[in-house]
Amino acid sequence: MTDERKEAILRAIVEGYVSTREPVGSKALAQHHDLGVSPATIRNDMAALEEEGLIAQPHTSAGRIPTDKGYRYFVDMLASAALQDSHKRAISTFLSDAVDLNDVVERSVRLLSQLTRQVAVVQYPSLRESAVRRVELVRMTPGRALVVVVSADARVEQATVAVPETLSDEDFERVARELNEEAAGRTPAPLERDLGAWASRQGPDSWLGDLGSAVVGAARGGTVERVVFAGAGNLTRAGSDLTTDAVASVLDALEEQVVLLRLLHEMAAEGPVSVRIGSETGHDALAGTSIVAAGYGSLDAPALLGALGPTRMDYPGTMAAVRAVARYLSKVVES
Amino acid sequence: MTDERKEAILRAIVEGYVSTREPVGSKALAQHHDLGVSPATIRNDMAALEEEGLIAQPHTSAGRIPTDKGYRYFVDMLASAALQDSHKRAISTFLSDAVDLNDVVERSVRLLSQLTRQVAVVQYPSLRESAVRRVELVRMTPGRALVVVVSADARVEQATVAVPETLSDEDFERVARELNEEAAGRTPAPLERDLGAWASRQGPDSWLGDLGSAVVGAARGGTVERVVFAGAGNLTRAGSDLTTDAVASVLDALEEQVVLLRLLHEMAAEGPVSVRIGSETGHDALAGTSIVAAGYGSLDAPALLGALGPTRMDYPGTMAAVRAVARYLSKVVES
DNA sequence: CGCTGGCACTCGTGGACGTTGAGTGCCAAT
DNA sequence: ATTGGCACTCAACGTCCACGAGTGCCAGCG
Repeated sequence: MTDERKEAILRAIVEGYVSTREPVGSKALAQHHDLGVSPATIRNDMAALEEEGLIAQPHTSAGRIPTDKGYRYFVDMLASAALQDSHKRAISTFLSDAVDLNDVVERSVRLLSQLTRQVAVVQYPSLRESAVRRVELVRMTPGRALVVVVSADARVEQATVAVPETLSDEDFERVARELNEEAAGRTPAPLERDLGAWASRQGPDSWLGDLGSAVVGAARGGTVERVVFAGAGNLTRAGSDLTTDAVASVLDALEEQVVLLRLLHEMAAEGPVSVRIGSETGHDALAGTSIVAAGYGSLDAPALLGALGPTRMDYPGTMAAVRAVARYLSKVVES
Repeated sequence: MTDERKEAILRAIVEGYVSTREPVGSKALAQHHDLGVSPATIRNDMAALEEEGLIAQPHTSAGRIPTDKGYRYFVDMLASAALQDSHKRAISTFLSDAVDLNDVVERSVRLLSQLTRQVAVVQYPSLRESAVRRVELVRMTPGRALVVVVSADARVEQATVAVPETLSDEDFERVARELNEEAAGRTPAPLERDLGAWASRQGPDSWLGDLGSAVVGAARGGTVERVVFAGAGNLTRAGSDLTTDAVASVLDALEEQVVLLRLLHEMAAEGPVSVRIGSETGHDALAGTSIVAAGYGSLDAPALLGALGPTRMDYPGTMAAVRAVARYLSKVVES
């Protein structure tokens, strides 16, 4: 496109439509954004923009509204908006006194939904491989034991394993002690090797093998990937232009997780803040909605967080809020 | 009211309105529900029902629709509907292969939302007080330790406590050992007393007191009360007659938990299946919606589960589904 | 006394129709 | 390349009217 004025016009159309929800016409445009040209000139440019598929008119004799492609162009030419001060304060106060990971995630998603006035989604941090700190073995019933693995990054994972009912408590204690000596300080990869060797050294008892795998599994992360969301009410609140059916399918998608997770994975690779607009999401259920997402946590395996709302959203503001919360959350999680 | 025919008329109005979403008039009523009387008679009865506040007309020349009070009367005179066979099958297959408590709750809420086509809510089972099985203390950083409490019923709770940075590792180990001896096998009540005594016996170090409270707290349940929901999409799906604003405030209430939890607590005392209709919920945010709830788990301290939807809902069916899932879930949780 | 048929009345719904005004595209003039 | 002018389009809005579903009331009947 590369035309100074046409870009300004597109920007004005996007901003106008986002804030008023009304198609914007050449006249109003000329009046409120002193572009130094007459409505007629603007009309010419608008015709060109429409030709390029960046804007469209809902019906003849109406103003123009941005297409998905138009929003995309707008987002791409966006420099970056500063986050409001009040928001900055909100972030620190909101997240500062969280007590554990669950709490952090919960607070983050609430906060983000309030800042953006959209549905916020936060993916649980991808669990890093980390060394085992301690393994606890507790016999719950004669045939069943609980194994608790505490990892170096303060995660606590649990699993249950079958135990031969005939095993004496002394032997059980001995196994627990040895297991701990074997596992402490190891990361999952060597752990898997060493526990295998250890199990076979002990004899052909299959339960020791199961026990080993349980420990390795717990060390590897255990919990499945998932994302939590908040602010679902924002989808239907006045100002949203989604139909009730659209809202329903978005809510379904949020609950189903799998669609959303895949989408977030795709977006992870796309730089600091990634935006998917309308059809770009590639899912019918998300037609009419956009997602703004950013990674947080470790750079090599980031988890994502983002905001989801109607395509007609305040992209600059949403992007700023998402970026800010992601940045802050990184600090909290990394430490 | 106590009038055979008037009750039949009320029932017919409720059923008609629920299934068609249209106000029902005297004529259609006389035709489809052979009551053996003419429309004129029905009109007289309807006038009486309106007088009693059980039905109302949206506007002068329209049929009647039930009021909240009318639904209430209808629900109260309901015998009980049998659950469809297909639903019974769904319940067993859906819940049979759940692996842990989280999984059970997750599956239940999904299942219930599908059976009822409403928003399903399931409260996490109230955690019974049980003895401490083992306490693990792991020093994560010089100033911070992770305490993991394993209870006799195989729950694993965790918390973090501050540790004096100057404390030597030997002393830390000693504290951990003593704490374990002190706590093992105790239920929360004596535990609280004994740990208090133990802490002051050790000296005026405040961190030992904090540590003790952390252990007691973890033993008591630790996790806060919460309810999960599913099927939010059903609120907005075609057929619901809630305004978008109403949907928004319901979704907010669901996320806020506190309102919902209080309501569920109130309903716990009201027999096997409890129903709150419209304004009966006592919360403006839930105007226009009804809740059908039932307790599950231990009889003395049941957790609740239920379905939430527009007042114009299929009460017999919803009540049957809620009751059935509650019953089945009780079996799973109790075992 | 309860039930019924008849009748006048109300009022929301939906279609037809004209008006208004915002907005456009095009073109000739600068 | 930009602009003012002009004819044209079309959704939105209001009015009007006919329709019909549904009601309340009343007099008559078993």
